[in-house]
Amino acid sequence: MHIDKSFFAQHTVEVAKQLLGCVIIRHWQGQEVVVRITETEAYRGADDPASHAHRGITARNRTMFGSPGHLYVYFTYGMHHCMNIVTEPEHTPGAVLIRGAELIQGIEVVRHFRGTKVEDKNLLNGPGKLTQALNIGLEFNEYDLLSNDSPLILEVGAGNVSYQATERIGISKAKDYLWRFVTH
DNA sequence: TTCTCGATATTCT
DNA sequence: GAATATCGAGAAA
Repeated sequence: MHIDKSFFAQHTVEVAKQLLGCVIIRHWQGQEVVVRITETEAYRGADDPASHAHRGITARNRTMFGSPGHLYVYFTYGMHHCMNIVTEPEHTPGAVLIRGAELIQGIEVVRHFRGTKVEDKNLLNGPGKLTQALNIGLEFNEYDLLSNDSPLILEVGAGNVSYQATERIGISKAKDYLWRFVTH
């Protein structure tokens, strides 16, 4: 189902909740991978000390200040990529980190990128694992999800999903923000 | 099952 | 020089 730009232009926390249950479709070399989002985190520059955008615009985070519905991909810890979806109106920084998903279709492609030794439950349960499984790199930074273009498509899920709100993972600031959302 | 630690580029102090 | 929106291997328990 089509997603409107106004969906992404909402408050980042709201988008993070509503992205749960949504489906990512990745086309790679004629094959299709389909995953369902199960874990997200909101990062809002304006009032969030843990956000990359909190101290202003830089070469890395400038996508967060751009158009809602774009992808914000960054390289971290010297070896991993993280995939976010840009939120809030243009010039207002915000993004939702996609932390985890469950596999619906395309195990062959996922195994190709994640390797054969990994257990099934560990294929997509982390932001770095997810980008590796879907072969998402910096070339996807600023990719427009609203274009509904072939390599990467986002579709809404079945509707309301029950979730739990917790502290975000791997941060030291703003630990009291319960801006991580996990499906039950 | 849980803990510790190394890898390693970019950003921050 | 230190920290980081991480992961996986190996050690400890």
